[in-house]
Amino acid sequence: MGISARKQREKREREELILKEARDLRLSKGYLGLTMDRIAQKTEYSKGTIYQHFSCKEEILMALSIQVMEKRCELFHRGALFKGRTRERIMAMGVGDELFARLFPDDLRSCLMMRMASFREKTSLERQIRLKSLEQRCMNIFAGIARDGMAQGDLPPESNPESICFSLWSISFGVYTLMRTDIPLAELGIDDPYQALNQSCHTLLDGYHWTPLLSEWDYEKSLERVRKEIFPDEFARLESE
Amino acid sequence: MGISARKQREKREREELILKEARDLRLSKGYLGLTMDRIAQKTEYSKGTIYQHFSCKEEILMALSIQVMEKRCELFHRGALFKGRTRERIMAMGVGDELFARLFPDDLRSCLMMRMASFREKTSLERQIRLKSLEQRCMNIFAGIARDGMAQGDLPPESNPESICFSLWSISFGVYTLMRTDIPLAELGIDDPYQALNQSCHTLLDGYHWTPLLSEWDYEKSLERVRKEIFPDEFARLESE
DNA sequence: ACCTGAACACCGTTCAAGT
DNA sequence: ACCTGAACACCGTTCAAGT
Repeated sequence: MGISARKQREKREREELILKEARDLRLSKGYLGLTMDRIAQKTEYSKGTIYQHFSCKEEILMALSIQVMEKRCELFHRGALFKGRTRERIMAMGVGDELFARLFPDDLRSCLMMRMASFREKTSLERQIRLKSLEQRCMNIFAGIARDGMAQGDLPPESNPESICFSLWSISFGVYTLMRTDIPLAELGIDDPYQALNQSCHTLLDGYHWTPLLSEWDYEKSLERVRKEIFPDEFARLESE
Repeated sequence: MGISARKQREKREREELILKEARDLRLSKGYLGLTMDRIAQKTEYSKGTIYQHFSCKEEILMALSIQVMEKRCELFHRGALFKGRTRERIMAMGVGDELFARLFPDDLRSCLMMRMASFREKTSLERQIRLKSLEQRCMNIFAGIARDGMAQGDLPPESNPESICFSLWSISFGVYTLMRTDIPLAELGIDDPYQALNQSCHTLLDGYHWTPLLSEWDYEKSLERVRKEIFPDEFARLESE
């Protein structure tokens, strides 16, 4: 029994090593440079062993996407815990998302692949469900705050939390994806896409009448508090780069 | 000289045939099922001949992306020609984009791949520039209307056309991409993502003070006119499906 | 019982041979 | 001059052989 526990731990550790090396490879050589041979070489295991953990290459990419989504979810969650008005808490979630996008820009990109049916189909149902439930969880954190907002009178009672969430989710996803393309946004006249996204989100929230409106509150001050109270380490890390 | 012209025409026709078959294959077998062997078989040309037209597989995907972008651009362009207020013309562009997304949902998805540096890098500089200039052109059509808007007093003079365009572009891109994933939006509480997108765009435009505001104008009636005057064939086709 | 890496199938790419 | 498809390199996947 003791041995079985150790074996299980070793298996988990090996799995993490495989994913770590796969992530590094994807980062340095790009998706097309990520091969099973190289993963085997880097981890110093044989290919057969890799296949005992992951049934195919897409499964590894899927596992990486799940790790990314877990990290993102965690930042969302921490943002949502901010002590303040409901709209401030939404903003704190957005700050968490921006931090994630800034700190791990390549990880977000690697998830794009899993949006394509042709890739997702090759992965295990178990991981598909896992990823879906993480997305669901993000949605639920958001919807929870929206419900609080309605309960506290910050949001009109007839609001639809899901559609508010969907629009913010879409625009964030769009901005972060378009940003990471070769398209030089600067040439197109977009100097600071993060700032543009922040502005757009406030415009949308104002449009949903989520109070206090941008004009009624000092959200710069809120940002300062979020920075200090919720994400001090992440901001420090960002500035040290 | 006459012969050279014919040869050139034949070459172009063959190129189109290759792209057509590639598109069909991608549609029926997915990205992972699109192989050079199958393209050769379907077009009834040898693989060597395919490679005289396209230097690698990614080049074919890139050429498909360019075709998609050309079609999209054309719909944008036609929308922009709508006779009406500047904000109506923006809406008409949005209608064109929605029509495209509805009529060719899989084509949009196939472009996702080209957003990844690892793929784009393998393609010719010529096509990279071509795709970039098409994106630039879409941006310019939009920015032109925004300038008209400012000239006619529909938009505040201090507006930034590029950032308005970027936010609408991002949210459309985000919605259309998220829509085409396995994520069941309906389960997440999003019944009609097109409607949600339309609503969000109006909210953003209201936020930029682009008059007439949603509350000041009957945009349903505008939509009816756009439908009849600009995209009659596309709507007919959509309804016949 | 577990791990290995040779072997296999498949796919992108090239090029010598054919017309 | 142009086209072909066999040949090659590479990569994902499997499995018989080894420990």
